[in-house]
Amino acid sequence: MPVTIHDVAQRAQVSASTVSRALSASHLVRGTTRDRVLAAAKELGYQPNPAARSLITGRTGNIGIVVPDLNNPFYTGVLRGVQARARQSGYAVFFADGEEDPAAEEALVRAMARQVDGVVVCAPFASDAQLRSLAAVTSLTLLNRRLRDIPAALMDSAGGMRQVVDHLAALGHHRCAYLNGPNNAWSNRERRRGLRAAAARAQLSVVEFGPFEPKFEGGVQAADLALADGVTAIIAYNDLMALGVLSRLADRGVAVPQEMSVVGFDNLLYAAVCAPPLTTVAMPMEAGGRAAVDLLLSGIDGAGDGAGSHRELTTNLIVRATTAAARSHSVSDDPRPMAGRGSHG
Amino acid sequence: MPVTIHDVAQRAQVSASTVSRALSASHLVRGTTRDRVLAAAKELGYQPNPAARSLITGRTGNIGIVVPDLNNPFYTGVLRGVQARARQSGYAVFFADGEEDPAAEEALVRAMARQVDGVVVCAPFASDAQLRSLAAVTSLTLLNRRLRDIPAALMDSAGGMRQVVDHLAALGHHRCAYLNGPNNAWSNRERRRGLRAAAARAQLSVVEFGPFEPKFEGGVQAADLALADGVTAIIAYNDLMALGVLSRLADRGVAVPQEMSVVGFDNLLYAAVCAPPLTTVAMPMEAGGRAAVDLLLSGIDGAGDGAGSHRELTTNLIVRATTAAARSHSVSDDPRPMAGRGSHG
DNA sequence: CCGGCGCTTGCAAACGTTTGTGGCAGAGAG
DNA sequence: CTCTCTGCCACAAACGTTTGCAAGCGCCGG
Repeated sequence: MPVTIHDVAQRAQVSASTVSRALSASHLVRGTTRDRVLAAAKELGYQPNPAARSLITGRTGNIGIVVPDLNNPFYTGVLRGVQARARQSGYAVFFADGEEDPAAEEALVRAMARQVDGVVVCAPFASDAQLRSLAAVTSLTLLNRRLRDIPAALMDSAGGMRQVVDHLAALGHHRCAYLNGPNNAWSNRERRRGLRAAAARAQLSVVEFGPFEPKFEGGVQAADLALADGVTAIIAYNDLMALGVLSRLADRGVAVPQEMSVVGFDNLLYAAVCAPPLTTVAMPMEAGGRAAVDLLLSGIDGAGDGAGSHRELTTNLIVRATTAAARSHSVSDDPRPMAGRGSHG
Repeated sequence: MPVTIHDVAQRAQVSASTVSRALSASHLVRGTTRDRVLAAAKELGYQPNPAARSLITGRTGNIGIVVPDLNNPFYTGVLRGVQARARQSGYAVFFADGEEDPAAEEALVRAMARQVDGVVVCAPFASDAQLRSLAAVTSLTLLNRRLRDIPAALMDSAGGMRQVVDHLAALGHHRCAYLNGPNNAWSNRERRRGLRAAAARAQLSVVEFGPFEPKFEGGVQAADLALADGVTAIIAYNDLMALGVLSRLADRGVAVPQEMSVVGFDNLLYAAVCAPPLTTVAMPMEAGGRAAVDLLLSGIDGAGDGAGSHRELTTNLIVRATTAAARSHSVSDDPRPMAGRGSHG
């Protein structure tokens, strides 16, 4: 039923191979015949059969992406970037949600392997060994995970954390809490690493909690712990957790930012529009997705040098309304009578 | 390099066709040889080449989905449902973001058409004619768009709106605003239709504004208009807009729900966790995605009767903290000279 | 005038799988 | 014992495309 290359060939009075060449390696056919072929193809609405093409070329024109949790807007951001960049190069994208399960991640990549030219694995939970074994079965690019000999797009979480620390120190904070995300998340390890280094330099003492689920509920849970410790600032692993913290603090009548500063990571839409607007580190989500596809494609089309190429993306602290000067550290002389909910700014 | 069916055949001492049958129509081969083949396939780690298979069968084992805006968590919800249900039946899913552009939607579906067995188009912006022409090129299923002869999963927006109206009427509201989403969105038309019918019955007068962009900013913009009209309740097209309304009302010092009730649609995560938690109509996002794939697959695998099958999903009002009894109606004794936007009868 | 070269094109093989057809063997019936 | 039928399997064609190879042809230089 669908129109094949032979239909076009017949209409253009040439052989199928000429049609094929006219459509791909156009410099191999004479100008006039090429025009004839193109016209015929257009009139018939010819669309090459990707299965047949891929069978012989060994390439599919598809890439895959697997993310840990589609409910987190961070990943939908990189998804947008991935899809836009892929489309720009004529690639279609397979998508799958690993649901934060290493085994599922691996299974999904393996299932995709036969029909894609490569897959970008986003902030994977899988182990190094699992990832390496996956790299053997298809071309791999990582996002926010560093592994020797596997290309990756990396967001500078440590640098973002340094900015956070400088910001808090400048506001006179001396003791803050860090709410850990998942331990096996590279981003969390980077943030912690950056935090420790910068905090030591800035003479900021840090107490860590967690790990917690990197979600709203995790933040709610963590808030009470941090509050009990008497810190003046809370740095959450990501915005979702920070929003949970904000919500819990409001419930407990702790005024933000007067009594407690809060900062998150990611710069989700909701960080900008919640009350009060959240101070956070902007992660380049779409740019990260595009960069990952860049690397993947250059590893596929290109000379294949890219085995060890990593791309770093910068991050920026965005100061909004949840950070302020540390309260003159007299926790005791503040009676704090009010139990109301945090007011809108 | 990858292992083919012939490698398996050689190892199992049978022909390639026997391997093929052993793996698919297993009842056509003797038990002992089948076991031998299966063992050989397993030892070699054989994975059939989907391109070759699809070339001969004409089926791909893939489906596609195109959504209007990946930044809206509503669509990521249905994406999850789609992917889960597809995976359950062994289908992989292509994904694309139409970016609310009818032309892009159509182009994306056409691009997918050759490599999928069907595509679910999510709340499409494309015209009826465009959709029909797409249905000719591949198997189509719609989500939240009703069109004769094209299967669809539909969420009962009108029913949800009826619940909203009953709720507001019971709280003593007499005049409310509806903030329209995009005019060409079926969901918006349904919500408006349900609203008009229910409002007439409940003696609730309604003033409409918009259409607005179905996003946070649209809600911010709309809030001022509704406020100027003196309504006691605002029904937003979706939660994103409702959150924008909430934010703007807070900025303007209007207490919610004491001075103004607000209700949204969708029941996003953020509706539950914002302050105050939003009263909203829960849309079955994942279930909708699953239902759409159900329909699509039954149209593909099944007898193909499904041409006209529509599946309705129920919706439920979730009462939280943004709705309360109407303020003692000062509306009547308040002259309020300002000119509102177009209202209806 | 002839040999060779470059440009253009057709022929045919190949990619890995599914599936229709036919053959062989064994069993059951006459 | 022979005929037929059935179960099991191999052979080969086909799906639509790309690509190596060779052939036709005109042109140029010798």
